[in-house]
Amino acid sequence: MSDAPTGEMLMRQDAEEHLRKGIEAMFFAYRGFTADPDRILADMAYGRAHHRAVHFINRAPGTTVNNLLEILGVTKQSLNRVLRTLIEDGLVESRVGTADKRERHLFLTEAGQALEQALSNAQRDRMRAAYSAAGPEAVAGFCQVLEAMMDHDLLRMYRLLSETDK
Amino acid sequence: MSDAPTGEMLMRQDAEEHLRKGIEAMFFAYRGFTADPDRILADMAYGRAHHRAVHFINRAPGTTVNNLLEILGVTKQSLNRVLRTLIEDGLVESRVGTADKRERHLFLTEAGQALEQALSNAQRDRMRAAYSAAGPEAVAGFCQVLEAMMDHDLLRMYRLLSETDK
DNA sequence: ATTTTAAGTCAGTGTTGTTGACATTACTAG
DNA sequence: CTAGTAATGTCAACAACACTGACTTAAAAT
Repeated sequence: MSDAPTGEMLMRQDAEEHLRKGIEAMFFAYRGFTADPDRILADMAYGRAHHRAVHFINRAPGTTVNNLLEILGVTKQSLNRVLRTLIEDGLVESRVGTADKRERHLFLTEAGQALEQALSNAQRDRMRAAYSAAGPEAVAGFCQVLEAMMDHDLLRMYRLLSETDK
Repeated sequence: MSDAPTGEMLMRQDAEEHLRKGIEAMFFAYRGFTADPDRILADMAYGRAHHRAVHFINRAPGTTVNNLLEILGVTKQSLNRVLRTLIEDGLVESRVGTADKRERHLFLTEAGQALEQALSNAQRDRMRAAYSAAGPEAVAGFCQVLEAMMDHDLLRMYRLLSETDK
């Protein structure tokens, strides 16, 4: 019934194995990626959603709610719950737009910046260690593959974010 | 007050920017990574947790509950809820251990294998596209950095999984 | 003047995680 | 053999974070 595997079949098998390894690597690595900030957030009344909001407000100060909604890819009800607590706790400031008064522009307060720093320092420390362990060529490949994995519109947003800071 | 930036300072700034890009790339790419299986699961009464369970049972057939708990990194109560529905729905079979009768060995039924195939095909298609877009050297770097990001014990598990299938 | 847009809110629901407590069964060590 | 420990499963309660759907307010656009 089954013939001996051809060279091409073996190559394909190898490629499938690489895919599977990559999938599992993503799973385990993402756990590490979020572990350190999660530990900091666990003590407070905040979670990963707060981290993401604070990160992108810091990244693009003055961004509007709609903008943030697109970046985060959640519903406005979901974001609003997070945003409300951050504003109540004095970590985020919401200013009425000048050009368009319907819009709210979001900024981190000093306390908000302090939290953002604490969270991203923890995350960056791990990232820095991984980068220096793997070396610069590996890092380039890492980013290339990640970009290729993104949905089209998310890739657009990712690139837009990088462009804005010259 | 502030002196002109030295060459070293500029290099550091550049490195920090790379870190930030990598962090955001992980965020956006992980969304793409889970998007396709999530779409399939949305129609059923299942979620991402079911996908993970099914994936690793397929990966290591006959694995025990404790084993799976370690791999997934959740509480037994959390896993049990997922596992119970999968067993009730006839996707997973739980066999009493022969050597140690306290243990339950987990297997996918034919229906379970069908679901696993559907989910991992969707995920692998995206991965395959990303791999061929980025090229083999990029893929090697991708995996290197991901491994360097993992927690020590997760890296051990990741490597153990790859070894078992020769 | 009507429609659309940006933002916020209320209520309900579902998945996935957590603690803590407890029961059953079976292996292990004394 | 008995006591302790280990593997599994379960009940209850709770929290974070996502969703849908419906609705309001204010301001901009047509």
